[in-house]
Amino acid sequence: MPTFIRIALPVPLRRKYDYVLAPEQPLPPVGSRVRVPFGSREMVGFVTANDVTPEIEVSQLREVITVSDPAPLWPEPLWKLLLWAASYYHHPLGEVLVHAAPIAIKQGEPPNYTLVRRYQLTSEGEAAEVESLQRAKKQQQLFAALKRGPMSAATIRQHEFSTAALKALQDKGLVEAHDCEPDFTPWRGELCEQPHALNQEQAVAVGAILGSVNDAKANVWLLEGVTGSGKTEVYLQVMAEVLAAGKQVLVLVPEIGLTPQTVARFRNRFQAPVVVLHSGLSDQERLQGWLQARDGHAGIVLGTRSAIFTPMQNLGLLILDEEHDSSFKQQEGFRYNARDLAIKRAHLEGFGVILGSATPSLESLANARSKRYAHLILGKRAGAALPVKSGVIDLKSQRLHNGLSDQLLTVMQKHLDAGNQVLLFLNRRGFASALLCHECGWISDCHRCQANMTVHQQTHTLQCHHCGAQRRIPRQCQSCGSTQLITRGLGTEQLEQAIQERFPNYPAIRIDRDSTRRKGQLEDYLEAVARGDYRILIGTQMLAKGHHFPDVTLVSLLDVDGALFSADFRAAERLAQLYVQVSGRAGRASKKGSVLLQTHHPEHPLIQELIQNGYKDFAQSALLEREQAMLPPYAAMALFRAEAIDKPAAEALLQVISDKLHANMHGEIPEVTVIGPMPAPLARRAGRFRYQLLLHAAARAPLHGLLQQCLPELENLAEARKARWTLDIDPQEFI
DNA sequence: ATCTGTCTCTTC
DNA sequence: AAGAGACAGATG
Repeated sequence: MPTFIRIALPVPLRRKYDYVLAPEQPLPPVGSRVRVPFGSREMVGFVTANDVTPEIEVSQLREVITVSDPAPLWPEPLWKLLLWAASYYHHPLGEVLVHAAPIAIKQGEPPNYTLVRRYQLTSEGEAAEVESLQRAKKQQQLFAALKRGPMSAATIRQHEFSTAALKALQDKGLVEAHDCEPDFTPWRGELCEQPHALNQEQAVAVGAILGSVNDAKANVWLLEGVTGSGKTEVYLQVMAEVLAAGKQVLVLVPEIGLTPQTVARFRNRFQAPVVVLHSGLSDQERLQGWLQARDGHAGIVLGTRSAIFTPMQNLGLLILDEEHDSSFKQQEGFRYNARDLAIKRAHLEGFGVILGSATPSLESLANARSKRYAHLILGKRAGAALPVKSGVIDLKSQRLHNGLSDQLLTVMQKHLDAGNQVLLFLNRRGFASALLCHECGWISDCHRCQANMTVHQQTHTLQCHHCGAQRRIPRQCQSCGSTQLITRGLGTEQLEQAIQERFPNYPAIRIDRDSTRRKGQLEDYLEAVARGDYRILIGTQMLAKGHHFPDVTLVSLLDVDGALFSADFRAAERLAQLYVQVSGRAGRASKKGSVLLQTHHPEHPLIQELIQNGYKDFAQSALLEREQAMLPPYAAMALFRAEAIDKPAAEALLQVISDKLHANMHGEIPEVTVIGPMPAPLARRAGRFRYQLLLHAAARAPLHGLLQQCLPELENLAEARKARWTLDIDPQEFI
């Protein structure tokens, strides 16, 4: 009797496939890979069961080509998490698995350690004196280091020794390279530097977490710490205890937070090896890091969203920094939320989680309020830095000079004359948001999207920020031929020009995606700002997070009206977070910072709450609002999106899905409400029409039950030939 | 008649 | 997703 196995393949199909195992092939365990024929090609699939009764005629089954792994790729609890994620997000398991593994695994590479290139002195090198290289300083430094012992290529890179110097030493016959087996010396929890002294709040937080962090339970601490309150030192001191107990730590940070400085803080403090999973790694490097984490050779693993799937032999603590950050939610394909998966993983594996933020998400605050998370607060800026002073400028019937009110200009002048820096925040890159005809009203719209094209004067182009289309700025109106073209909507390029004219004696710098396109340019600008080369900083979202500017004493958000009346119920929360994060960029102990907000709606309750009482009170009233309106976190949502070249096809597809959902709803009172189909906020993008269908329920269970029931039916709808649908569970952005 | 891009169907 | 086959217009 032959053996039949069931596998998940990395294709967008929520179906499993059965194969025959040849008698001489070893039985692949669940969670291992096999190479199989699939249609006319070969694929690597993941075994989900290895002793099944086939669902179809045995004669139609094909044979496994090779069994790739003798053992499962993932430890048992992480495998369970991956299965859970596929079912919770209703995403095909095969795609979830390839997403969770390094690319080398998807390609069928064996999960093996590669040889490490190690450099050591030749006998000639042993004999030579360090002083003999007096005339080549770089070579001398490296040579001196190698005198202390051999070094791997990675270590040499890490210490920033020159590769040219290495080459030179090899050419001189002083140094030679060997490829050897990696040698992982067991690590211990010892420190390389003294921990910093804690203030009282930090000490309380550290004490509270240490009380149960090593209990192997899924305790969650929401660490709410204002900017500069020393959250990181709390992390480091808790980590020290976990590492000392011989357990590993996983640290997740937002995409932009993974900088060399962040990595350095961990490397400087701990002896335990740190593995960093960043986008710049090669496929092999990523696999090596993954293996070191899995086998316990790494003490600390640091990465962004997808690092939540890193297997770890003995995980004792997970830290998710800036937990409110939207980059923890994947916005395409497998749309998972790393923060939510972190909590689920903690329950499956039994470890503690610290969620850190200056502006916690309303979801996490609700969990803290219901006592599912412990809430720890760091309210004081370390080093006695003063809290910032907030103010609102009412723009109603004020004269604006390129988006700046008289009042703001006066305050700016004062801060600049006092020798300080000013940060202007405008979340709109380019010169102007649209070009329009003064005579006939024609607007520079994108041919492929329902959106205006942005004017970029620097490159003399109109650009669509949604599909990337570009064309030259026309001289004449495309509709009536008039040459009277005017711009609408202030962008950072124009603001920079205007500011430079207004304050010719104070150099200004614009920092946005356009001005920092070249690699390393952002770092160069930030250094120049720190040196004081620039006095006025103009920036987009980019400047809101991560970077601190101690000499900035005035921050202004120039235009926040868009967020106040947005169709997206999360817009207010995001504005409040942005406001607090931007305020946190400014000031230090000796210099009090101010934040000024320009708006046409100073009486708006959100603005009032935020300015007068701060984030905490804002969050409280926002939560109340969400509860009354039955919105998340007090309700569950899922969103179907459909896209098609043909407009009716997209709408029709969602209509059929809506009908199927209704047909599967039982009971007197429908527990799930289906809203739509309705056009998506950007109704056409890159030539495709977009519709959406929103599912709303008071609780997750009925919503998921309904989806579970309906999805197999939705898999091969005739209507899905001309249009494509996707499903987003717990959608973050309704775009 | 043959080439070539686009649409549709199938994958154990 | 991605390869194969079907189909349709255009090509000297």
